[in-house]
Parts: sequence; structure tokens; C-alpha cells
Amino acid sequence: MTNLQPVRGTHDLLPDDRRRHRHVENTAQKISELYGFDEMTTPIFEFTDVFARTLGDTSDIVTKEMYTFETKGGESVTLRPEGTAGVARAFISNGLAQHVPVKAFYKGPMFRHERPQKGRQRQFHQIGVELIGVEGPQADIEVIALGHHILKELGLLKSTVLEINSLGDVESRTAFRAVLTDYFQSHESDLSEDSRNRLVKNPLRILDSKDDGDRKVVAGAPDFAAYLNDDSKAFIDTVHQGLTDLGISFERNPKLVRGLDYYCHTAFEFTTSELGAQSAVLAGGRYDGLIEQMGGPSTPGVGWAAGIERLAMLAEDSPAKDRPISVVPVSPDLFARAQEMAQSLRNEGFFIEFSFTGNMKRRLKRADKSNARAALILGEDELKDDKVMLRDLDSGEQEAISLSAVVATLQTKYR
RNA sequence: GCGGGUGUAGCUCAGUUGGUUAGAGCGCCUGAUUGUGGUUCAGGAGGUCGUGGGUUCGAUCCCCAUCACUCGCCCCA
Repeated sequence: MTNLQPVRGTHDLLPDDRRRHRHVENTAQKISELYGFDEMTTPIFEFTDVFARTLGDTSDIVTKEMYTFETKGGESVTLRPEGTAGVARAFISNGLAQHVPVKAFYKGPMFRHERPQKGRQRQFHQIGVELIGVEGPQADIEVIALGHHILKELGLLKSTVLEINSLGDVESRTAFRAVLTDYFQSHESDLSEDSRNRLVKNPLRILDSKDDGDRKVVAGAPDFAAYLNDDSKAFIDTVHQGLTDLGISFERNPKLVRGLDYYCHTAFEFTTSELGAQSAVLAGGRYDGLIEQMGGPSTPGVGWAAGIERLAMLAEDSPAKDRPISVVPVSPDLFARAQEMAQSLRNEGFFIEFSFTGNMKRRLKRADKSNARAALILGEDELKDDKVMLRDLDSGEQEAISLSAVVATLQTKYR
């Protein structure tokens, strides 16, 4: 071992961090189940094609951010950069078209080879949901409502804003793309170098450029809404109305363009201004062509993903750790007896701390440090009368109670 | 991938205009209290000054490289 630092962009999750993550995960999972979304897990790596063919040849994820390896068998595999492609692949692999609608919740690590910064790591963690097999906009409403509900439960509605846009169906998008390309080509000399590249690869992305020069050009660009056909218009209108009916406030953002090629119709992001350059906290959209494009039956889908690190940074403090009861032997002769007592109380369902070494004073100190609410002190004097000392560590009061009453006493006082 | 900043004890940070034993607070350990924690007092442990090279009689300090973190760009969760 020459280098004991973790690989760039990866982090250890020590218990305090892990508790915060778990709070996010558990909250998200609990709320998802209220909506009938059950957890499923797909492998954290897939054949490279699963991502390369679905995310789009021009997306940054595919062109520069994938962790791709060759296996001993000579096959190319990639650590998943996002969750939807894997779920879609699993949908096809397992013949889940027989069971639509599929409502999936997932959580786990994702990997992108990017420059780390605040709210961005190379290995990070996401929670996400996918609703597969429903054509109508009610699915979009349901999925956004679920995301909204989770943010509410985490106390994040005040620090986030829901932005929403329509990318239209294929017909609308093709038409708009042609008009938009013409427009930007006629202003090509005013565009930044980045945007001139985008003009070839994905002109829609010029719309959300941060470059000042680009913004001036964008200000005069044609409006996507004007090019939505009747179906696309009706679709997004229904989504807007549905959210309004549910009391979910949102802002329309015609510049919102998601980076992955598979999105259509509804695109949305819950954004924040509290994470430096990163604004998206929970984001997703509809991907009607994805499953067919992967070789499965034509099946619509809609979903979102959220970064657990980002949510954990924004969330209010997670619930405190449970407070244990400590079992403390007064002398070495009673260590074994104390451990037996600890064990039997655990069998009764109590959270018992039992430290392994040290004299009584040290053990009490450690009990205090573990935030124990009480200590059961085993000493020869009391044991002669079949009693133990029960000390409340908050009040400092203690009393000898009989061994046979320990469980009942703890039940009433500390549970 | 590109640009800026930072890197001294477990944590948060001083410091040295280049000079011999590098400091503080918090935390940790021991004792005052051989059957009682949280307060107090006394003592103690802990540092290749990110790493490698260079300049110098001498480098933690200056120079170069490198790694990591961080902020921004790109993009995204």
C-alpha cells in the first residue's frame, strides 16, 4: 500500500454520514411504498451497450464520464452512471411487459468520471423511481407527486423549486429541432465555441447555456411551445393541471433541457440554490422510446432520480441515534455475569451497551459517551440480596432493584 | 477535460521576514475519586508541517513537479 487515500471522488461513509444517508433512503422508500412502488435492485455494472446505446452518443455521460472496463472474457462492461437504463434492461430481461405497470424504487451507488466538486462525486448514491407501461400523463403526475412528497417529508420543499418543461413527442421535437438549428446557424458567429459544437450534436442544449453571448442569441430563439403538436400540448397541459389540482406548485422553464437523449414530453427538476454550482436535487422525465430502442417491446416510461448526498446535505438533521442502557460490572469477577445480563436483556429487545474493558469508572464514562440513558450496575453488595443498582444517567438518581424486576422496570421507565 | 484557491496533531486553526526542542483550543489517555459518568483540577500521549525533487551552511517556510481537497467552467443527482 503506497497510497491510503481513497480513489479521487470516492468517500467513506462513517456511521454519522451513513445515518444521514439511511434517513434519506428510508424516508424515500417508505413514501414510495405509499404509492405502490416496490424496491428492486439491478447490478451496479452492465454491458457497456446498455448505457452507450440508450443514453445517446452525444451525451456527456457516454462520451466522457463512463467507467468502462474489459472483463477477462473480453467483454466491455461499465459501472452504471445512472439507474434508468439498468431498470429498463431488467424489464426486458425478465419479461416484465407481462406485469405492467411496473412501479420500481431503487437506491444505490452510481459512477461518473467527472471532476469532483461540492455535491458532485465520482461514486455517489441515488434513489430513484420508474413507472413503466403507462402512456397517459397521469403517470407523470403520480411520479412527480411522489418526488414532491419525499422532499416534503425530508423538509426540503422550502429550499427547492419544481421546474417543468415539455420536450414534446418525436414529431414535435423533430420539427422544433429543425427550426432551432436553422435559427442558430444563422447566428452561428455570435455563439460560443461550446455552443457551436452543440449545434452539431444537440442544438436543444444551447437553450440552457450559461454563456452571456449565447443567452442573447437564445433570447430571440423560437419557442418550443409553439411547435408542440396537439397531442404534445394536450399531454403537458394535463400534467400542469394535475399538479395544480394536487396543490403542487411549479414553474414552467422552457429552457429546461435534460442531458440524456431518451427523454420526451415531461422533463422536470427540483432545483436548489444551496449546493454551489449544482442545482438539480431530484430530476427526471418521460422516456417512451427507451425500452423499444433497447430491443424490448414498445413501452412507455417515466421516472426520476435524486442524489442522496445532495439530499442529505440539504436535509434537516436526521433522527438521533437510539439511546442504549449500559450494563456495568463493578469488579472483574462480575464481567461474565454482566455480559450474561446484557445478553438476556438484548433478548428482551433492549438496546444494551456493554463495554469490553476497563474498571467501573471507565465503563460509566463510556456509557455517558454513548449517550446511555441508564446504567445497570452489578456489584457484590447488591447481588448478595439478589439486586442490582439502576442508575439514571440523566438525573443521577439510582436505586437498587431486585433481579427479577429488572425487565419490568426497564420496560416501564425506558421504553 | 480547462481555470483559481488550499494542504501544519483525530478535528478546527495559529506560526516561522528560511535557523537548532513546531503551538493553541477541542478531542483522546492517566491521576485526584482502589463501588459511580457528565463539572473541575493536575499530568500525559499524539506531527515524515500532503508527497517527491531542487535552491541553500540550513527548508514546514522559497522554486518545480505531483497527489488530494475545494471553488468555478463543461455537464449533471
